Amino acid sequence: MTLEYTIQLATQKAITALYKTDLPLEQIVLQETRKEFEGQITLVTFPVVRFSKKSPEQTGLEIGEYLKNQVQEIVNFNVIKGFLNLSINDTYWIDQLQKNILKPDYGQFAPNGKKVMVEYSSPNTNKPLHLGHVRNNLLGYAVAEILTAYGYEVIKVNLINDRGIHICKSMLAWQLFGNDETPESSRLKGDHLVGKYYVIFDKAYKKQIEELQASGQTEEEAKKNAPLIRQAQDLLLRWEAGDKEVITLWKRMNSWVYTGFEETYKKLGVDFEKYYYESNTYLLGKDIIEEGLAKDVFFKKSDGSVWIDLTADGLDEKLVLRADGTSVYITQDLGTAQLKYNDFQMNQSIYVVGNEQDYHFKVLFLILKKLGKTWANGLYHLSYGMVDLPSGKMKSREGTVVDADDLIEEMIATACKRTEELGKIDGFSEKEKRELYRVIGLGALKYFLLKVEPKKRLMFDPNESIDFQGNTGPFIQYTYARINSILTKAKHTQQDGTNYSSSLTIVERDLLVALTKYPTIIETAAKEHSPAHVANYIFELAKLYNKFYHEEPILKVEDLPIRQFRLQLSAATAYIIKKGMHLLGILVPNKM
RNA sequence: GCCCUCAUAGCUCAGCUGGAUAGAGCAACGGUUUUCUAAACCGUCGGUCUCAGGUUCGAAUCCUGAUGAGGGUACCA
Repeated sequence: MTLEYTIQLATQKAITALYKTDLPLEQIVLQETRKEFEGQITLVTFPVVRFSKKSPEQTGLEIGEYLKNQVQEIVNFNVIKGFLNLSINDTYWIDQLQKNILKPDYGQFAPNGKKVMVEYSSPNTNKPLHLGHVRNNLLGYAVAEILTAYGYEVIKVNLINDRGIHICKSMLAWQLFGNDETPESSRLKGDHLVGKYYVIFDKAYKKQIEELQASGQTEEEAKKNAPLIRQAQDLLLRWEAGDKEVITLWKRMNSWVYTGFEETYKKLGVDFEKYYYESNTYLLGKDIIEEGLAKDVFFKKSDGSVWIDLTADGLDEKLVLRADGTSVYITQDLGTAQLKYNDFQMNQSIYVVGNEQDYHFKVLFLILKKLGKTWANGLYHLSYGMVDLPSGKMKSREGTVVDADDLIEEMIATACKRTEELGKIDGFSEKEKRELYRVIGLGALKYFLLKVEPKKRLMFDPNESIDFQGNTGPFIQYTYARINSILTKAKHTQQDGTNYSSSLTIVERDLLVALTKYPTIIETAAKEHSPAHVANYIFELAKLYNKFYHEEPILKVEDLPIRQFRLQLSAATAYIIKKGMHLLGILVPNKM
C-alpha cells in the first residue's frame, strides 16, 4: 500500500469523523507540494469545504490535525488557502531506499499475463530511411521497452512494404540506366543505391511529362501516358503474374535494401521478433471482403466494387475492393490484422504510424469491429507527428530529406569533436573512444526525438546541431558518468547498506522523493504510450542530482553513516538513470 | 467544401483525471573551479498560455465559436 493511498483513506475517515460525510476516494485530491512550500504531499481541501461549511483554512487545519494524529509518517503540516501541505517523516523516505528503490526489480512490474504487439518501422523498400523513420523506430522500440517494464509480454514486428508501383519504379530505372551497378561495384549502401534509382526515375518521368505537355497534352494525360510510368505499370503486372525475370530482379534489389536496413537498425539499436512482408500479405483480406458481404457489413456497387458505408459513424463511404477485384491498402490491412491475430492471439496491438494515416486507422479499426472481431477492441494507432524541416515537410523524391545514416554519422562526429575539446578521456583505447562517441552521439539524437510528446510535430533544423547541454541525452549521460566516478572511487557496492537515521537535507529529500516516483512514471508512460514522460522524468532526476552533487560533499564527508547514505543515494540515482535511459534505448557511459 | 490534429517566454518544449504566484532547456547577461568530472551549479532578463464567449469556488487544462498552421478527404500507401 502506497503512502498516498494511506493518506487518502485516512482523509476519507477524517471527513467522515469531522463532517459526517462519506466522500469517494476519487474526490480526495492529492498532489505534489510545490517547491516553494514546506511539505511533500498536498491535499486540496476546496472540494471538502462544501461539507465542512467552514473556511478552506479552517478545514485544512482540522483535517491536518486529524491526519497528523492518525498517520504516523506525517510529522507536520501547514495550511495555505485551500491547500493542506503534509510533511512526511524523513525516516519514511530513507526507508524507501532500502525497501524499494535499490531492489533489482524496482520499476519492473509483475507480469500481467497480457500480450501486446508493437508494429513499427514499416519501411518501403524503394528508398533509404530518413529522419521520419528514425522517429518511428525510436518510438516503437521505446514503447515496447516501456510496456515490457509495465508487465506486458511484447512482440515487436516490422511490416515491410516490399511491393507495388513505387518499387517497380526503382527497378525500372535501374534496368534502364543502371549499367549493372551493384552495392559492391559502387560501394554504395544497398538501400541508398536503390533509392538513387528511385530519384532517377522520378526525374526522368517528370521530364517526359513536361515533353508531353509541350506537345499539347494536359498534365493529367501526360502523367498517365508517359512511357516510363507505362513501363513501370507493366513491370508491376509482370511481378504479379510471377514473371521469373522480374521476380529475380525484385529479389536481388530487395536483398540489397535489406542489408542496408539491417545496418541502420543495428546502429539505431532496434530489433524485431518477426517481419511481415506485403508481398506475402497483399492478397490477404479478400476472405474478409467475402465475410463482410455475407454479413451485410459491406455492399457491392453495380460496377463490382465493394464498399462500406460509414456515414452513420460520421465518416465517409469507403472503398474496400476495386471493381477489378484487386486490393486497395485497407484490404491488405484487414487481412494482415487477421493474420497477426491468428499468429499471436495478442490482447493488444499497437501500430506506430504517422498521423497522416489517422483516418485510415480509424476506418480500419471500425470495420473490424463491425465485422464482429472481438480482438479489434485491442487495436491502437500510436499516431505521431511529422518531423518538419525549417523549409517544411520532408519529401523523398525532392531530395529534401534528412538521411538516417548521414544523421547518425554526423551525431557521432559531433560527439567526437565535443568530447575531444573537453579532453577528459585520457587512457581510452581507440576502440573505447569510438564506442563512447557512438553512445553519446546516439544518446543526443534519441533523446532529442523522444523527449517530445509523440503526437506533436517536431522541428529539426539541419543547420543547428542537436544540443549536448541542458535538457539533452549527453547531460543525463554525464550525470551518470559523474556518479559512476564517485562510486568507483569509494569502491561502493550495493551491499553497503546502513541504518541511517539522521535528518535529511532539502536536496537529499527532493532527490529521494523523485526516486520514489519512478514506477508511477512508467505506469503513465505505458498507459499513454509516451516515452516523453520517461525522458522528462530522467532529466528532472539528473538535474536534482547535479544540484545535490554541487551542494553536498559525498566522499569528503567524515561522518561515516552520512557518507554511506549519500553514496547509496548516488547509487540509486545512477541505477534509475540507467534503467530509465534503457527504456528509451539509450546507453550510458561509465566515463565521459 | 467537409473531417482530424496542433497553438504556452525570442527559439525548442514540460505542465498528471480542472487547483497555489504557469515551469524547464537554449539564446542573452552576470557569478561559481587550490575541494568528489564546469557536458555542471547559482542568479538576472524574458508570459494578454492565439483571440472571444461559456461551465466552475477555481480554467493553460473542459465546452462553443473565430483565427492561424499542418494533415486527411471515395479505386495511392
